[in-house]
Amino acid sequence: MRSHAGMRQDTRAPGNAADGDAVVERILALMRERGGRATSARRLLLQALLAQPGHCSAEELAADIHPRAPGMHITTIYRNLEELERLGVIDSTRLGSGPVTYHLPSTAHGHLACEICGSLTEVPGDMFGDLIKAARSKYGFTVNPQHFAVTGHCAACEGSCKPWQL
Amino acid sequence: MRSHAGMRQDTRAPGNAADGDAVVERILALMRERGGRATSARRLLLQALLAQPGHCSAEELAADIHPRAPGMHITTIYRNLEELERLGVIDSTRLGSGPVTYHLPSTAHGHLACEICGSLTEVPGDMFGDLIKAARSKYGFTVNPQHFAVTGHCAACEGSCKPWQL
DNA sequence: CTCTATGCAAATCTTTTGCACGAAC
DNA sequence: GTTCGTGCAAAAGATTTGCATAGAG
Repeated sequence: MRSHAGMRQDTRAPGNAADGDAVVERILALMRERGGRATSARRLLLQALLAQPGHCSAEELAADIHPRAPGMHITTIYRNLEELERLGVIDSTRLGSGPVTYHLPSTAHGHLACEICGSLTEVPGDMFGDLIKAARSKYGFTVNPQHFAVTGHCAACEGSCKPWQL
Repeated sequence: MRSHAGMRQDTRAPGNAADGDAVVERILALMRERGGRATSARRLLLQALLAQPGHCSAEELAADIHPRAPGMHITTIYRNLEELERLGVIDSTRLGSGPVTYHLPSTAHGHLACEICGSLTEVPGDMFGDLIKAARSKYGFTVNPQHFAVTGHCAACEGSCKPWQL
């Protein structure tokens, strides 16, 4: 029961290399404006992030980068992921019991996370419209429309329900 | 940035000791039906869980139990929390970067989790009604109405927004 | 008496931190 | 040249596992 159990159903467009490089440079430029520096480690990490179809952990990114840059250490990845999240370039999510996963906020979406099999289904953000409005008007809370998850049972696992209620 | 930063705004009724004991015995009876055994460790853990106003980590439960049972080890707590979750008696949530927190599913509710300060606001489950309907009809997904979280910025942290969008 | 649950120690996994060196500006 | 980023080692926190034994049924 250790591994990242679920199949991943992600829907982000892959995007071609040329586009990706432009985006990488744009993000690096942003970091430079903030007093940061455009290092090759950051370039590599951003490329890996853009190449990834969906959610990925720090470890998965490291594995992806390793062939191209064996010297790049996981510590550097963690530090840069943290920085990128602070800048709003990526979002992070804790799904189930595995490690934190990171992803580009691409299009607004939510996640339906199955408690039984661990599968993750992305759904369009507009499903959450009413919720977002209610949260703001009643609680002054601004929902991040690019990233949220609700848990339950996916269609396949329906039937193996929780047997008891307090 | 290590600690469980946020204030906790929980709304569960405390419940008196007599009620609590009855519930404890009911849960133990359920475990016995399943081939499990009613041990004093489990009794202690359930009492601590019921006494808790809201979410709490394994470590917090251990601290709560310790005065009454110094010998009870954190391992036992983890193992029983796992078992109780499997039975549907409790739910677990990963909030922010802290440890997993557990809670009784009491009344249906969702969480508004602030990405900035880590605070957690409980909101009534009926705010999620439309979402639940849409998830079922469009994706065959049954949302667990007793436990979900969306992230964003609470009223207090609004203004320190993410400055950039891809 | 049998089988489950516990205590204990140790391992594991994920993430963070301190420090010296190398690289970007 | 100054400041920021990286590699490395090591720490830290949270959780899990193996095994012998105590305890419930």
